[in-house]
Amino acid sequence: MLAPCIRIPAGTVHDPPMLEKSPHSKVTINDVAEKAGVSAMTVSRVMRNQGKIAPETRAHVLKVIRQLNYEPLSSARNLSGAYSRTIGIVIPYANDFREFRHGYEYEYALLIGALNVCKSHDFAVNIIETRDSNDVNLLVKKVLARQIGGYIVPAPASEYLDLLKTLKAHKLAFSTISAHDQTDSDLTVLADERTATQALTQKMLDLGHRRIAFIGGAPERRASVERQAGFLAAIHAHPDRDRIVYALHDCTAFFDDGLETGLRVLSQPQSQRPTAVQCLTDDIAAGVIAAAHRLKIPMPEGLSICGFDNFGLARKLSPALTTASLPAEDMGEAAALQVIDALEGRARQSVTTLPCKLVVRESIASAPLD
Amino acid sequence: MLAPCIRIPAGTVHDPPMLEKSPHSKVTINDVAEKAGVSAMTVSRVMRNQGKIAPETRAHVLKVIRQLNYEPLSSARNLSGAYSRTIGIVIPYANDFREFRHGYEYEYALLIGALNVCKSHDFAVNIIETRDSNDVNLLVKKVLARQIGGYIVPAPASEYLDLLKTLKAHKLAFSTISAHDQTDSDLTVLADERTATQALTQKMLDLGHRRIAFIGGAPERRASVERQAGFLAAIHAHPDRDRIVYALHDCTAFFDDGLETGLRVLSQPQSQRPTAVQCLTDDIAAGVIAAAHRLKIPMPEGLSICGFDNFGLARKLSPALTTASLPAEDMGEAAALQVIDALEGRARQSVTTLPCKLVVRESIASAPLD
DNA sequence: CTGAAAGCGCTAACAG
DNA sequence: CTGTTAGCGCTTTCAG
Repeated sequence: MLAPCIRIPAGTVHDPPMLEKSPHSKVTINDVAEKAGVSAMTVSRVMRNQGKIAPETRAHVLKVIRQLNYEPLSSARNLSGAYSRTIGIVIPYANDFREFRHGYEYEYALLIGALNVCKSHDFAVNIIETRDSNDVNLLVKKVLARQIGGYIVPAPASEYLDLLKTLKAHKLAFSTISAHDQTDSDLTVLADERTATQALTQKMLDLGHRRIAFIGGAPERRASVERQAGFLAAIHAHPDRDRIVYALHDCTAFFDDGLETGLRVLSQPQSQRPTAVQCLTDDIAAGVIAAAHRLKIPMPEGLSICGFDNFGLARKLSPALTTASLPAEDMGEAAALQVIDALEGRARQSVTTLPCKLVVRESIASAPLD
Repeated sequence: MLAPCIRIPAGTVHDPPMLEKSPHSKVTINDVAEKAGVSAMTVSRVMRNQGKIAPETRAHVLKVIRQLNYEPLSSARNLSGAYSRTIGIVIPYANDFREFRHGYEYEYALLIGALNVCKSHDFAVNIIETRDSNDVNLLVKKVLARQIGGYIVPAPASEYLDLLKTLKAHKLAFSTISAHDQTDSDLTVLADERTATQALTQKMLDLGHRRIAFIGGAPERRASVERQAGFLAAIHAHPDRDRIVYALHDCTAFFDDGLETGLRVLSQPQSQRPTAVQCLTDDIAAGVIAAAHRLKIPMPEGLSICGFDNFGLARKLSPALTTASLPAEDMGEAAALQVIDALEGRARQSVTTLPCKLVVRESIASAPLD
């Protein structure tokens, strides 16, 4: 996909803008100190809001910093400081994705969030690719060597107990995202996937659907557990619950498996076939939609479908998919914030839970009359 | 979408693996020097393959390095070295993407490639978000301050002439990806999008299509120009060219615009309506597919469609989309390699052109008989 | 071919 | 509340 153009101000194409003043703008902390008539240490303290500084001194230093456009050099800070101002985000080995290209949207969204927060706190983000448990040692080593200050550990890595236990044993700062079991991490970010899934199911029930399938769910994943629980909760809470027929179908979180499972589920005689299919992920839903097209089942009249995640895919499917948004960017932000707070000694424990919004599109409709 | 699980070796869940030896494994260059009986300087030279070292000394130092599992600390290198071992990849301001979530796959694929190469050369990658021309100064400043060594500048930033001119004027190391105009950069990575598009069109013609529309194309983008040129080349080279009816429809590279344009193009009377639509991007193709579904045009029997890019989306559409793969990961690798070579004084000029593979799926078929 | 000295820019630890 | 003194781990520069 072509990315959108950067806005180009008209008429400047032939004048490459020049830098403000000095040819090599490497303003150091000493330049600031000298110009402000204080010691470098005072400047350092002002930069980091640390220790007690007289308000006037502080204001003056701040002014000089702005005048000189001073920015501390992260390498120097990392080298001398107690911890590295770089946060690692632990992501599965990307080359595994490469062959199939099944989508990097979850990862990139997390990254954007983390980047956002880190930028404003003057931290950097490093992607740490993880292949298996042996990499845990590497993670620890990077912190001890002050290569990395702390980690963001999103699912699926956050489901890896060894990893969490080891990080914890070494007292590293790390925040898990969507961890299956949070007992091993003091900092955690979660999405309320259960409530959103329940609302989605509720919507199906409101539309009159009484034969509903739920497709998805490796049980070792928090997302699977929570989303399935939401589905069941909606059904069990319904006054009509005894007349609702539902089925749970296991499959991985991906398209191909969704297609296969979809074909199996939808090939049943029409009187038994579900009129609504709720999927663990949009990827699975895309597979089910493909299956329905292949079986010439009209959507949404003959079959309602919904998914979960709402990355780029959902609205590009036909019919456009009803789903719930996983707020991955916000989750990345929250996790980065937790790690930074921990490193700077501001908080030792914290759980952030974010809501998931419903996104209703054309893939659902009233249940067909039998 | 749920990411795939990291492989968890069985039976290790309750034994968090411990680090090899020392509690704080920060092996420094001095540790290596001492153990090897040489000076730190010699170790440094061995690490960087620089200067002339006696083969024996070299081998011995290398052995000790491996024994101690020594890894140089990037912050220290950046601080003392002539350039920073961090490469910046210039990407549009991600929060612009956030509202629409139209997909981050191109960016992430580039990133993966860059990461791959950087890791093996012991460089880091930093994402540099760019909003507009003012950020150019920031880019230059970061290099002068040794925050960043050099840049990868992929489209769309590589279409921004001011940016390129400024980087060049400051003699920074940077490699453009898919630049519209390469005169301002000595290092460039391109994909042969023209040939692939031509092959795609050829395929349509071979299938008997004689009324073909090409949808897409902001002319300031290299991808637009090259892909459209490929389309026209195929038609003009065809023996039947005088009986081929084609149309070029402009639109942005995205889904919504593709849908709108698709509706317009396909709403024509059937005798005039194209039997094949070739799209600038898979995103546009998804829009056209949605339009065709809405107009109840059967695919591929009544309409053949193809796109370009082959990220996650293409195979998840119904019908699965025929397209060409933009080798974004490879392009990211190639660009990173060029920048690293330039920084290390190995090459001053270089153009790498990568092929795009065709991916035939179910969205194309023989032209319907009129 | 190898080494010694000096310092990159910043902050910890300790003094005032 | 502020300053001084030492480095962090590596590479540059200049001598052997």
